[in-house]
Amino acid sequence: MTDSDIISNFLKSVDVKSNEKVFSEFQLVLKVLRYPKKQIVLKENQIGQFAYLIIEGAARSYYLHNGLEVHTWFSFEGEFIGSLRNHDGLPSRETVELLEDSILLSFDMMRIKELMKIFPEITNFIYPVINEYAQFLEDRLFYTHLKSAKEKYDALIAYQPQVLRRVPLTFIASYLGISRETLSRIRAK
Amino acid sequence: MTDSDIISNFLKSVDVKSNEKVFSEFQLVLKVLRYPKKQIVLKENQIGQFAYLIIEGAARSYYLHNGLEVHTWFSFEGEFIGSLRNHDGLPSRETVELLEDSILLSFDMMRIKELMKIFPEITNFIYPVINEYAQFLEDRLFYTHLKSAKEKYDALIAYQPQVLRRVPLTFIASYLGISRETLSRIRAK
DNA sequence: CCAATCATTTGATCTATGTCACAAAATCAT
DNA sequence: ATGATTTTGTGACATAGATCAAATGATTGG
Repeated sequence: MTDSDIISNFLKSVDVKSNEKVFSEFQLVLKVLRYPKKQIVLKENQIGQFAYLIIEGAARSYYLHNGLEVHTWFSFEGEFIGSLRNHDGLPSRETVELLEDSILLSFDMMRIKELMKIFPEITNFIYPVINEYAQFLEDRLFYTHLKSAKEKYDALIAYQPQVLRRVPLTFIASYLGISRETLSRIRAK
Repeated sequence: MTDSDIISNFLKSVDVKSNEKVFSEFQLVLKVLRYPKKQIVLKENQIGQFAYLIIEGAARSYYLHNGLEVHTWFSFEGEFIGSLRNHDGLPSRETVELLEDSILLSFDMMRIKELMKIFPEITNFIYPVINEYAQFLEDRLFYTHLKSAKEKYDALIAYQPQVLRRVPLTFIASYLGISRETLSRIRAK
């Protein structure tokens, strides 16, 4: 897939009904990035103005706590990396690192906000994206809240089965808040 | 405060810049509700079309798990009750019950969605609300993720100090995923 | 204002899960 | 390929926090 294929696929998917002018302006704030495994997309405490959609690949998000990496989420195709707070000039609480060679679609949020002032109709196709993202967060919050290690593990598998296939056990254990030994034993049934 | 004071305060706070027509149409989908303590606002598995903003009072959200109430959140003045999934016709995962006599502002989301089709400019003042809500969820998700009982307790106190004053210990323990005995001991330092 | 209910505390065990230590297996780089 | 490094699995032991029990303290409704 070429870069422009990726961009036009995305624009099709959000159902842009705006005029040609908006359409072409909007393309300019999108950029396709191809990064190798282990590339760091966002650093903890860093202020960034970009949102990234994973077109292909996977990423892990974590923060350092007493020198240890505590994982907060794993992202795959079709999911956004980076949090909304970044787009309001607040520093990132997490580091995001790619787990595989990946293709990302970056959104220059600064420029999108400026565009929104000029073409208010852009809101109409940003809105569903934010709305869906918020529902996605509600889901995560609900499943994250389950307490026993086994329940959280099962929920993660049910909700994101690819985690098991694509993420090292150590990271999953850190995400679930249990030791890797315990996770290893849970899996051994 | 009269009902119309409450409504106009809200409309002022979201900074409606639309024309008079939209303004008056929008008022019709808002309704002020005054409920006593223990009133159930939303039942688990129920499909509802309303969002509620707490003007005054407090609420707890929980779901039943093995016959026990597992708390997922406590809400106070200025916060929304009910999740976005409800507005898309999905059943609620939680029951929401008032902890105090409360004043709520209800939003008929069905009718708001219809209004959005007729007056697309409404999106411009729904959008910041959803955006803020999503950021609020990101915050919750981040703090909820901390694992040790003590850390979660401290984060809750830092993030929502009123919880300690206005919510029974038993509910807080259920929220933190620890027994009330342990929470009692943590507090005793 | 008092009985009755409900919420919190404290003590004595018990258990799931953490920690440490090392072995086995998988993955990576030259 | 093959040795090196990183990831996963298993055993022995320690411990935070669960559970059970029962006393004390706070709220509520008649």
